[in-house]
Amino acid sequence: MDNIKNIKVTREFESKQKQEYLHDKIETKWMNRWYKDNLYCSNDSSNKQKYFALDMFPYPSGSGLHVGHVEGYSATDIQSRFKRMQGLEVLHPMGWDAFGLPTENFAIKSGRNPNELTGENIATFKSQCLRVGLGIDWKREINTSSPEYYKWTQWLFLKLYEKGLAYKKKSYVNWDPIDQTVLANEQILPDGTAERSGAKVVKKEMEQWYFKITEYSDRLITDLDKLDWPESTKKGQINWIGRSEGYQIDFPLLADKKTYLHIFTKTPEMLLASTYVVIAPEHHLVDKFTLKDKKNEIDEYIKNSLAKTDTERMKGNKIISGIFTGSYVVNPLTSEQLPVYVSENVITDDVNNTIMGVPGHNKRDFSFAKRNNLNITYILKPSEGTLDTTKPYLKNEGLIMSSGYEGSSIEESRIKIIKDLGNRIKPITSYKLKDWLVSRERYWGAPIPIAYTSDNVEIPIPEKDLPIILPSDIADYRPKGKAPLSQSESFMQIPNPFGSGEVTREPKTLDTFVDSSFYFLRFCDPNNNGELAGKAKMEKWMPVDLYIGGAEHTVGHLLYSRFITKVLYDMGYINFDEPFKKLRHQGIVLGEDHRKMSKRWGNVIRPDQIAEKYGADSLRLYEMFMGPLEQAKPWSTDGLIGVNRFVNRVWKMIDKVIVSQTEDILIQDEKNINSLINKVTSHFEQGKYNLAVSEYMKYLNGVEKLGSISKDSFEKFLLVLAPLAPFIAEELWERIGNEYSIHLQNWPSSSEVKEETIVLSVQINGKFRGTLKLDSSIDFSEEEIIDLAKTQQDLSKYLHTEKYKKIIYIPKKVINIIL
RNA sequence: GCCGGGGUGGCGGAAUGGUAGACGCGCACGACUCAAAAUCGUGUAAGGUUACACUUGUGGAGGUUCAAGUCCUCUCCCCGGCACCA
Repeated sequence: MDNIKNIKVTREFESKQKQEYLHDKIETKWMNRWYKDNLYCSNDSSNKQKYFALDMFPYPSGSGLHVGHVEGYSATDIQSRFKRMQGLEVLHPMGWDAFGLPTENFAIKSGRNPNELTGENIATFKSQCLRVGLGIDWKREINTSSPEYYKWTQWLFLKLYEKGLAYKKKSYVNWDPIDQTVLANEQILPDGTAERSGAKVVKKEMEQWYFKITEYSDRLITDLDKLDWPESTKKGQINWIGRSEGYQIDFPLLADKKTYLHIFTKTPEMLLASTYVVIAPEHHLVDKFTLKDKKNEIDEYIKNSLAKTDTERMKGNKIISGIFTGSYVVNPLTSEQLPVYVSENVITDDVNNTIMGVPGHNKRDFSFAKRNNLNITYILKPSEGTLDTTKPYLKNEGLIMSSGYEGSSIEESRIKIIKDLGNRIKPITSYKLKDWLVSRERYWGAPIPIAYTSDNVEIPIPEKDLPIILPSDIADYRPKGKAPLSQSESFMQIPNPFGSGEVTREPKTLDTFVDSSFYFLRFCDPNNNGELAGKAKMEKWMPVDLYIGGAEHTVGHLLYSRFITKVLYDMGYINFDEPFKKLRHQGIVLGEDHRKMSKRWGNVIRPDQIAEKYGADSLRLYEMFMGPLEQAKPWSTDGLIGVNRFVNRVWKMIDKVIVSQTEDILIQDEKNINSLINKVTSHFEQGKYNLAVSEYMKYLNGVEKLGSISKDSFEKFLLVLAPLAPFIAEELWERIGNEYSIHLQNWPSSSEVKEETIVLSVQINGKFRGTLKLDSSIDFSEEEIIDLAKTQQDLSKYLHTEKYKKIIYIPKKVINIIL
């Protein structure tokens, strides 16, 4: 290597003046040019294989793009650029999930118009996306708060309504009695008071719109098999849907023998051990079950329970509270009378839910029974040893002790009990999933396309009258006991589209999850005025090949989008029934102090400021280098500076490009670049961007060791670097005399890198004691390997005996000699 | 409480069951400089040694295996979600 320092070298680019790396100038130049040239716009009529890379589109908040956004968006951007270079037709769009509560809250606080605020925020977000070098097809930009978009949100509602999948029912909502408004869970402080007014929040029963997602429960479970999604996300959805096979058993009220409580159980034999039943405070029969002398006490208890958030009620699970209603139901198997309790720890929206208390064989029921001095019955005893009656018997084995079933096993007794109950028991499948509540008592959302006659008959607004424009003549977005839209006279009263007279509009708006449950379809044909999107275009681009976004959407957006896709499939609008083929989550980027980034901690990193100071290439490389995409990782400015050093060294690589290398160097140079191409290709395919960055670094270290690089290798290096660091790659590509744009070039091919030597690990008694270098072209036998290992100088001191108990030889890996 | 995911140097992290700590940061020393910054070079898990040798080591306790960060059981700790935030 030293010899090359002494020979005169001709540099390829010596004539050009050495120039300083001015990231800001370079990046601004290319950013503008790419945008002007529509470089990243996709062609609907291309014959190439398609690739749809999608980000969870951002909510354009006032605080601008977050480094967390940049992390996920960089990952899809890298993949898009990589696939484009591999010859695919790539769709990588961006849009704005623009309706929502924070903007509305800010509008109330500042007295400004949400529409205006949203426009400003979108402008900021877009310029930030451009600044960090995202290769987006901006001709497809969409905004869920624009009438052109929400026309289709409303259309979707009508389609579900037509199919009977949208319906109204009463449900409990969080109510602020001072502000006279419905509250989101996040607007309630941990102590149960409203964030804004300080009022004690209560539950209020109101009419709400729902989508019948429960009708799709089974398909939403089984179709997960088709998807390349993280196992944890699939599990999350399965648990959320919560399918379980069991039995419904009806318990008649003792007083009238006509009113029934329906209990669900997977273990009907536990009827033998049941000593009480519990209903939720929301249960629709609470009043009927409450006796007069208990009324005050129960009413007070229910009032307190409903003032608590569900999370609070669940947290209280250690101390289980409950009150006796005074009524009894009859156990249909034993004819015993069981007291009916109300407990806030029964969490459910389902007005029918009833729990059968089995204190002898359930931990929670045991403590509930102890607290309320209820009977504790044991019906099972261990097959060996004695029963300990100071605690519940929880094992799932043993013998039944109850009369009529004595000595039988759990399984035997279950079969007999089901038979004995006859038509008083029926097998049912229960689900935890509830229907999707889609109406909101808010202004900043898509109006629901329904009106009512004076007789309160629902009138769906005809499709031709869409979009129903969100009125702008609202003085105060704050609801005063009614949804904000009801303040607009011109909005509320319209002529009956199907007859004479006037009808009154539904003043509620749609949950923003409805907006985002089909936006990926709109990206396929974003300017279509006649349809949500053309069938052929949707079927060309969908399903999404790579979807990246946070794991917090597991049981929300991701489930809703799958549901809506299936509904549209069933109606024949599309020929696919799953929207996202491959899904990956990005982990959150924590602050430098390892805490969640927040104004409160003053640890927020702004990506545009980083791009300004260090360059977007450094920002992107650093965010990818921090660690695996899916993991939560803390920000480190020192780490960023390290990556920035790497970028500066890349800039200087151009000085090392020489016309002719010595044979030795050339061979090594080619070997290195081929190995880099292979590794980066494989890392990109597996989404291991952190490892790709480390390979670039290793390669650069190698170039600096060699002292030179051929023009060919340098070009290839720039090509594999381009997806991660698009600006510097484009600039250097131009400087070495190549044609614009590097991002439209082919991914470099590589020849297989052959290793001349195989390094075998030599272990003695399982401990590593050295290595054995073998010529890879020779096929050694096991005996020869053992001989070679034995004769290694540095191993002689461990091999003091000629006798081995055993030798394990794994070709190309290890030889382990057991003495 | 229920569900899901994690614990590897001073730090971020790497490791198809086969040499733990790649790559980067930080730190130390050296070169350049009047000096500093920047840059470049060398070293860097802990204990041990002038240096080697050697020993220990992936939250903790067991287990499977010739071989465990990796597989199994139990346990402790941290993070995320829990239906009107998006």
